[in-house]
Amino acid sequence: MAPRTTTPTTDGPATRDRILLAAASLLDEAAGGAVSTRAVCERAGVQAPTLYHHFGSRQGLLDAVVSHGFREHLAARQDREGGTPEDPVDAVREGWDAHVRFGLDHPETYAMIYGAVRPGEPCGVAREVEAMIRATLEPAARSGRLRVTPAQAAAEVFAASSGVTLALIQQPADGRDDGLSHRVRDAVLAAVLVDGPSSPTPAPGDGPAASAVALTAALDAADDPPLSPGERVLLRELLDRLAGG
Amino acid sequence: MAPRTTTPTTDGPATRDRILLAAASLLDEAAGGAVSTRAVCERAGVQAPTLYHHFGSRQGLLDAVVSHGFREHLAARQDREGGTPEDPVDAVREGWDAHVRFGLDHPETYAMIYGAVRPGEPCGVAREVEAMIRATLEPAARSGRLRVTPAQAAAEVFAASSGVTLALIQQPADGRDDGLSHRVRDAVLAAVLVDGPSSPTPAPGDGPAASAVALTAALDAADDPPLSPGERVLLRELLDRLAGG
DNA sequence: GGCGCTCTATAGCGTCGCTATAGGTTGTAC
DNA sequence: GTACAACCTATAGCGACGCTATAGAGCGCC
Repeated sequence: MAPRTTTPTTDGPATRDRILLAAASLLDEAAGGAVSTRAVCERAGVQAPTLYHHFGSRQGLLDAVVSHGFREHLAARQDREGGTPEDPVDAVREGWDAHVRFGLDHPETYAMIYGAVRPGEPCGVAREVEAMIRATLEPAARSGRLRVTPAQAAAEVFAASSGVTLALIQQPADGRDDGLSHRVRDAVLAAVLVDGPSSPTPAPGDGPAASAVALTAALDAADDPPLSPGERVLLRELLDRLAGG
Repeated sequence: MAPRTTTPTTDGPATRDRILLAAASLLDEAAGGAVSTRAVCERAGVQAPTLYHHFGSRQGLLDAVVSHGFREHLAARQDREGGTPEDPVDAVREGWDAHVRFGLDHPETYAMIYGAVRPGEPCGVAREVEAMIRATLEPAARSGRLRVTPAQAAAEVFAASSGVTLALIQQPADGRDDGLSHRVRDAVLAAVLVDGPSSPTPAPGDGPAASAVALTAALDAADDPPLSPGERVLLRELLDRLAGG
């Protein structure tokens, strides 16, 4: 009998993935604090030095779990639903709901992102999510539905939606305020989007020319745009060029 | 010589407060994870059983620190500024700002609240803060300025403001988006308050900002706008100014 | 005097994150 | 065909952690 002490690299999931999976399942099923490296090693059938060989530290492992889990969640969603809605604003709403749902599906994982916040720069996962939101907002901006820059809007949406998600996670599952997420979502979006389905801004597909015309008109009507006289003249010239005059 | 082994109850701060203070200072000065019960005991000049006698557990101590710190922050604010504004809606805005500022003043403490979130019921501190927000909203409700129940409004305000605070904490201190908090605040309040005669900002008609945003996006999507690279950069700067307000 | 609260003091249990050390097995490169 | 690096096993332990047990001293109160 061959002593089955070592696992050939060809069979089963790679050791790294087994560790990842073990950590993820422990994180999901147990109360947050219970994910010890020892428990992960036992479940993965792996020795401690192996874990540290792959992930460096406990935090490195947890970061990898969160990042991997979120990416999988997004992939699964896209597979299930074929794609994003055609209306860019509906797509933004859809993105908000997906974010909140991920948090409720994996509360321990989600809470862990914010358990490790430090005044310093990181958490990489949060940055990733915010960039994802900004990407969702870009089409809306292109159709003239945004009243602020996509970066600003993304910051607001990210902050508000993660706050809602954390608040919902803290509530007991049976007594959750089901409307909370949508109420805050619509409040934030209302402040970020131009009013109404049809706006004074040009039609979506018209390109820069129409937007330039609209902006020229808006500038003429505005009382005190934050521009110096020289800047005003300069901007006007550029807008005229864009308008194709 | 009397062996100064025990401290009479009459001199110095009470033991409980010394422990609280030691934990608070450790939390503020060190990176979050460094607040061990042993370090707290050493700094407070206290034995381990005493700590557990007063606070039950490490988490109980941390809860007390956060709660006490927040109450002190509020008291200090009220002392500095004479009291809450007479207009109930202004008081709500003031409460939001106080909440966010507390988080930025004590990032480690604030982040800790959310590091301990569990799907189950707790965290006592969060409940306490939400109740505080509800109390602030009560006068506004009494004067007929709320369009939802105070409890609903408090849930929204709590979720959004804590999300904003956590987002700001994660940003590097020098590159913080100063307007983020107020933008989200006004968005949430606008959805929760009846459209009163006194609004925070005088009816922002879409104006040039929305057109500027739309044009920026259209330029990004356009293949070959009739502009030189230099003109493009210049136009972008002007458009950002118009969009940023 | 008895009782309960508060605090000291020592000592220890079980667990944790992490590392040192050593040896076995693999696929690849020279 | 052997040397090599990567990967993994296995054991064993360090220092720190949260928390508790136990015993007793000083104090205020009925």
